[in-house]
Amino acid sequence: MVTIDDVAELAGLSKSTVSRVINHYPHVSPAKKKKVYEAMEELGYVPNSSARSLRNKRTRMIAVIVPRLMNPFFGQLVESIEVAANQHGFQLLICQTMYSEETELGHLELLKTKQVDGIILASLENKWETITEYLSYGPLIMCNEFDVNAEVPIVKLDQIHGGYIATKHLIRQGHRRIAYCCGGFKSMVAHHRKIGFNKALKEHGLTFDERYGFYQAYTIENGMEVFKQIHEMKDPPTAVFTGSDEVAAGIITGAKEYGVHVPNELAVIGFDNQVISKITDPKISTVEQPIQMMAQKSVNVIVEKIKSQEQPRKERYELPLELIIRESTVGGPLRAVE
Amino acid sequence: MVTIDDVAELAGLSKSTVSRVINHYPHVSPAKKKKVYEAMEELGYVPNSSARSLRNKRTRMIAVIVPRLMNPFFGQLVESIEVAANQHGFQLLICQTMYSEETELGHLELLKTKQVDGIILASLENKWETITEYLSYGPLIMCNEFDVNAEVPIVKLDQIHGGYIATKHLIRQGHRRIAYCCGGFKSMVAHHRKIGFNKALKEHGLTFDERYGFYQAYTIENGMEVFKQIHEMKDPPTAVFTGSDEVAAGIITGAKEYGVHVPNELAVIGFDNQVISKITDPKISTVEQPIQMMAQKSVNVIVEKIKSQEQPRKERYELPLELIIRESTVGGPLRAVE
DNA sequence: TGATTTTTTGAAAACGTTTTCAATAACTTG
DNA sequence: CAAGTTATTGAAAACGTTTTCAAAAAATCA
Repeated sequence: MVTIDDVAELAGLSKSTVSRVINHYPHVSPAKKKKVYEAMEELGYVPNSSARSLRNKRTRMIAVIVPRLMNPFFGQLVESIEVAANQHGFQLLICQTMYSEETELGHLELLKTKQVDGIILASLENKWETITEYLSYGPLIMCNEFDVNAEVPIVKLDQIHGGYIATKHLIRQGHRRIAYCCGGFKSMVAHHRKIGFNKALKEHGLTFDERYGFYQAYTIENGMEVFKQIHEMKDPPTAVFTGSDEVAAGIITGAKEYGVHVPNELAVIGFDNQVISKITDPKISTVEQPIQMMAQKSVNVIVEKIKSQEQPRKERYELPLELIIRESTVGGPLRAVE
Repeated sequence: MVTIDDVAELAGLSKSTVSRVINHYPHVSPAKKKKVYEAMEELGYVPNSSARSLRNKRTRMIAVIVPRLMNPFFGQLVESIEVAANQHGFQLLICQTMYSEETELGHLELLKTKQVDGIILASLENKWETITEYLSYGPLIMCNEFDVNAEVPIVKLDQIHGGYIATKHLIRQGHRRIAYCCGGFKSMVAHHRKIGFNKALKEHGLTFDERYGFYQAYTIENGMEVFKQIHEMKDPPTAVFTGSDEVAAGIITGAKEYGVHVPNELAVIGFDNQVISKITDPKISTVEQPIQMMAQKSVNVIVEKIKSQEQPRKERYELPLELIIRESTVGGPLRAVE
């Protein structure tokens, strides 16, 4: 391995001078600077990053912790985070929890070992109190997922509003019996959507029938299963709010199999505006999430915390969601009377 | 920051001894071992990974270079690679080329700076000769994408066979005018599929009509566009081979819009067996790629190269592809006569 | 028992950088 | 021209580990 000493020797200078050239310090004479560059070129010298990290106490790496990449929402999120991080001169370490508490904690150790300069936490398998213990070891922010009381910056989407506008849209289409179908209990994201859902119901004097609640739906297959359960009810809902386009697609696929017309007999609304929502027949009405914006903001915030060296405090950044109306909800059992 | 010296002092021992305990060396008396553990516990000591990397000349990190994560194929690939890498005690750095040559080269610098112990290259924007220059800086293997002459280990799928079985299936269904629709010129993956495609045609005495060739199709939208072009032909193909389920889905969506029946008027076969292929109506016949297996093998190979320290040489690992027949190809214009 | 081997320990060097400190050289300024 | 700045450079220390080397202690052997 060629080191700075080799460069110094070839250039006939001290390694201090070489280092100054590498780091673009002032006060190096043009002649020597040229010599250093020539020597580096000739030897093909590249500074060793472990040595730099040790000395500088920064690794120029950040980690992002997500449940898993196959979920297209997180795929997109991580894609955008990587690009943004690179623009700031940071490398991105990817950590998946696979929905395991222990794995999540394992990844947080990266902060203790100083392997990364900061962490973007986009999952929350553990209780927030458990995460708290890691905060003193380096900057951590949350992205998308969150705990309301967490004393760190949080970049999130307005999920309450998302649940609200989607449900409101269903109600406007004339629906009164609306099912709620999402994935996960622990997630505050799901919880906030439910709050928005309830808010819309309440505004229109509707009450939620708990038989219409499905809280374990993640995949297309789950969606198909949910449809079957709905289909067997004697007074089934006329519309269903889902927590993801995949689940919505599953419900639509199930409906098709059983000859139930969407949206006329059952309206379905998705969440995420994934490609899949444009492919099904009918196309899925959904709620668009500004994933890229959230990614960029998250990177901006974590990078600022890293540079400023200050202990991150409670900050909130909330981005808007947008209703996208396609075919799976327009035209319902009753034409809308507001 | 609490260092090994702090632990040594509190334990009343030298840092050599502490280091030995940390690294589970033999020849440390149980009494002192206990003292060290107590001191570490009390101080909350965690070894600094930059220092370890510098001293040990290994970072326990590998990088994976892919075009982009939003492509669900790469999302799945990286997901599986991360899990496998973790099992081997490695962290995963994610690098996207976004189809840029320069960005790809930038990522390869990680090997020079010793920021990672090895690289899994699953993209190939540059010419192989360009990549060659990086090989002396550390182990690199290719995964999925490849160059036939590359003197490194390659873990790939049998794309020739994939193109062959898919096309053979279409021919068996009675098709004679078959379009070819894929993404990218540079990719050897696409090239090999075309070889398999041609082989199947040739076996049945068919020749390929270049008007039926589309080489820029990546997305659903591209697929829809391709359908339009096919639709306007005066003697259109009766079947189309596509390089991805997304493109196939786009073609099916386009066909539906124009009232063309799939598969009766146009058979479509996809590639990848992504979720999307189970959602469209009709469901898409496709070729299943053993992504997880490829990921695990890649990690095994790169880890072995890292551990053995030996210069990687030309090795080939080829995994099989499997035809999955669904609805988008069964029943064609002519019932099959072999 | 004395000689030999093995176990246990610590001091110091090493990994490859950056930074501090001090010294010298080269300018300014009056 | 002398005094005071400023620019340029190198030696050495520092970052936090692991490893080498040697010494001391303990165990084994004949």
